[in-house]
Amino acid sequence: MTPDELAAALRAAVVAAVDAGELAVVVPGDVAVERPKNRDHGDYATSIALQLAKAAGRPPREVAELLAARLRGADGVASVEVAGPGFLNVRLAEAALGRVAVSVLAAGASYGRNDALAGQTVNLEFVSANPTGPVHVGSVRWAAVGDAMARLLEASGAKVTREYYVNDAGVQIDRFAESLLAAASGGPTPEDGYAGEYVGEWAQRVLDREPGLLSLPPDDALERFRVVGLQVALDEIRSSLTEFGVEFDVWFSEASLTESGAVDRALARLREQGHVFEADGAVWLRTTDFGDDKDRVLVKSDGTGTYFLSDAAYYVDKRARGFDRCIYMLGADHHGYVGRLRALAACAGDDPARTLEVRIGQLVNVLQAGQPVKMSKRAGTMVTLEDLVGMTGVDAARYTLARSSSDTTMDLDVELVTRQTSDNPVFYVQYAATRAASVLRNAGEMGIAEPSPADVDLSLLTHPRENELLLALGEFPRVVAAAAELREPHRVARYLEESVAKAAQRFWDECQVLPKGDEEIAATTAPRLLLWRAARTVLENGLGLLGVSAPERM
RNA sequence: GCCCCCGUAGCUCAGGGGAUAGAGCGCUACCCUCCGGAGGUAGAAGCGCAGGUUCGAAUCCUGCCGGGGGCACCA
Repeated sequence: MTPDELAAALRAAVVAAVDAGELAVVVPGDVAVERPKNRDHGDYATSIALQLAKAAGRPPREVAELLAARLRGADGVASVEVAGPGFLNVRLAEAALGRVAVSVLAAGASYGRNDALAGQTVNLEFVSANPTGPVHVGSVRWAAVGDAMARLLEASGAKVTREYYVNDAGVQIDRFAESLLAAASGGPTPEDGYAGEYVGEWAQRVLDREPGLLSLPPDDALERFRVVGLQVALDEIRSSLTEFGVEFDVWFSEASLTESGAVDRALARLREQGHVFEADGAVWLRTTDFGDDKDRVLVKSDGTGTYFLSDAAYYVDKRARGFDRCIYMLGADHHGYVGRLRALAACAGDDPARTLEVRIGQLVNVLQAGQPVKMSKRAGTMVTLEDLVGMTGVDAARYTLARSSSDTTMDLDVELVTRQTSDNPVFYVQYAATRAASVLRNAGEMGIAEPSPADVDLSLLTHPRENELLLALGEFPRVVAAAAELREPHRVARYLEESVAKAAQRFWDECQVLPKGDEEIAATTAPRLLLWRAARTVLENGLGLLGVSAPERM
């Protein structure tokens, strides 16, 4: 019996009690069971009676008693007790619990998926670091979290486009081009230019691609450095992200917004909706109509567009490309944008609550052995994505970044993540996955075929450690659904660590599966192998959602 | 001044109104000649402060204190 099946049985009990006139309440839409923290409180518990008591006008324990009486009859339920102020504590029949493993195996790689977002087309924009240098570690958090988010949304049935907004217009690109040119011709770094070591290397790559550049007139050379430098930067960024396991579907050029007419279309759209006005020689958007704290300039009095105009054109373009929902993952330093983006969507005639979602994530402090590392792209003192991956490997980096809530400013100690020991939770989880693999592999080598669920007596799985593991595996679909709905990938990681891997290690410790020496094959061998396969499946699927591998061996 | 995020164990962090607030590291004491010990068991140790809402608050609301980040016709 899975948690969802139990919740359905509980709901049926409430409905039956209402129909029988025992409870005068409206049946709530959400009738949930949860895993109690304390094992003495059964396999599952619910506070539904406490929630209904007030509306029913009856003492909670009384409500609990009458629901318990009805739930006791449900298939797969061994016992229901009323406890404390009115909790229902449910114990499942042993064979019923074993069916969790069957449902895991039946679903296989798709175990944990749901269809809450089926039919939704989502544009997920993340990273979008300026193409003026390598991806640095501050952006890596979004690469890890954003990609995990995309996988989670996909696991809930959404069609997700991963998009990178390339800021290839504006003065920072001019400075970048000037810096490359200066480095290539051996001159000093310009004022406000970029001075990292990479500038020299990238300048050389530009020359490798177009050897005659330095003999061009300065303005022409600068233009080539801008164009080719941008290509070099994007190639670099793309390849380091690819190495990190993050592939973007769309690299969207800011500059293209003007060329494609998207800017004009957006302006027209906003005028149509009646929120554009002119003042002080500039063109404004009246975002204060929708809660922004001040109106925003779209076109400056000198006739050039603002960055906000690009944002507007970009948003309108995304919607025109057919996305139901546009999710922006931004750093805390951009939180000031949220109000105006929302207002912008409203000005364009959308309901921002439906079409726009801005996730603000807090910054990462990078530490080296407890000491903060200051990062500045211009000064060239930074830890890049490639540096980090070089030190930790992709799995450890992605897992570490994805296991914390992005609401929290995170301290990432490079030295700690680098350690390949149990200090590092990713190894704990991966180790559980390799153990599962090794048991299954060893069984094969011993000539013990992997059993099929139909041939296995799951009621033999009665050991407390087996039950614990089964209960943990049963939670996976709900964890995935919650993580997707709340946009909190870290829930998956915590669940893998604290529920699955832990239960699997404990199961390992007490429940021998394969015969040793000249022992006979035990009756428990087949059901336990099945359980290991189920555990392996959940660990693979869960790590997969985080973009982390589940190795066969370590 | 205004806005956003955070404050939970010595450290890094979980904790969607529910029962005795959890994990890893570190610390203390144990277990293993066994399918891979990168394990397991036990222990010490904590919700910034003050109010409020609620049958019930780490969780929701208000104020204060502390830390971080923002408030351009910059990009």
